[in-house]
Amino acid sequence: MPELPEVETISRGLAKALTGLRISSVEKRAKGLRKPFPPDLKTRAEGRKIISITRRAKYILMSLSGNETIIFHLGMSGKLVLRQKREYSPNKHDHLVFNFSGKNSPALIFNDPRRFGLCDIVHDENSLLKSLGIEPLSPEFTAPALTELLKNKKTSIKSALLDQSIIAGLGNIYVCEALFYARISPKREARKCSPKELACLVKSIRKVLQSAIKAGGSSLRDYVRSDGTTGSFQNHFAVYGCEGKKCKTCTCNVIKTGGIKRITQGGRSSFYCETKQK
DNA sequence: AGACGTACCTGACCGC
DNA sequence: TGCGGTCAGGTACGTC
Repeated sequence: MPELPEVETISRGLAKALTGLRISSVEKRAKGLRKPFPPDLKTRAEGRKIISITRRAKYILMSLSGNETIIFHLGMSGKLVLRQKREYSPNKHDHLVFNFSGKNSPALIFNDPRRFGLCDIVHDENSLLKSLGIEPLSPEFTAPALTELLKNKKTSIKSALLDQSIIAGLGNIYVCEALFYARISPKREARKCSPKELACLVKSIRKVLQSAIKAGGSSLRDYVRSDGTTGSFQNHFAVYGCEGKKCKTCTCNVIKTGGIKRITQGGRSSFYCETKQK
């Protein structure tokens, strides 16, 4: 499911609704997801106040009083949604429920059908996150920085951009979109991209991510914002999911070219325009 | 070390 | 209607 823009949207929604509230109870409705829920999650979280809710890569960090941090990862199909306590009855795949003090406080529900998500609680928030690469929306993400990161990478540019230890937060959709705007083929060897092309790629990644955040993310199958509404960036895809169609501002003869191509790289679909992306 | 395949899960959709 | 195959926004781990 969610890549950086979706996680950012969810994180902002949760921060607005939950910052300052005190966790009154945590209900486990499953043993765990990708890994077991911490056995002491309840005792460590209950009674704590939410200081802040932020994002790092595709992780949501809920920082609590007492120097505890709850970490969420949504995997492919995870959702964090707010529901009114009085109207809450459990749905299928609701795995965790957080309740908060105060009569009108909502409940926070972690729902995840495919169970690839994760919830952990840590003292040192860096433990799970220390191997993550650069944040693509940070000031440190520059053309020289990206050139340095990719200079020895023999793998495809597509695989390199999906590697969370190089750049943290991109997923299949936004990599396809950014490569289209940078006019680079997903098949290109990463170390063979020129500094000029990488400068363009940095701009494209920033632009795509910022536009997607503005649109509230992309809703395909599972993704909803924490208030249950959907994002709209899926209506602005240039290539993702557009096999056989014209790409944006296309002047090619689609009957002749076959339009946008779909190939498989590392077991995942890549969509690209063979004419524009070299 | 780096690159690649595969496993983890459920659900939606398509063709027969 | 149902069944099997395929695909899906991600990450971790084994193997070469």
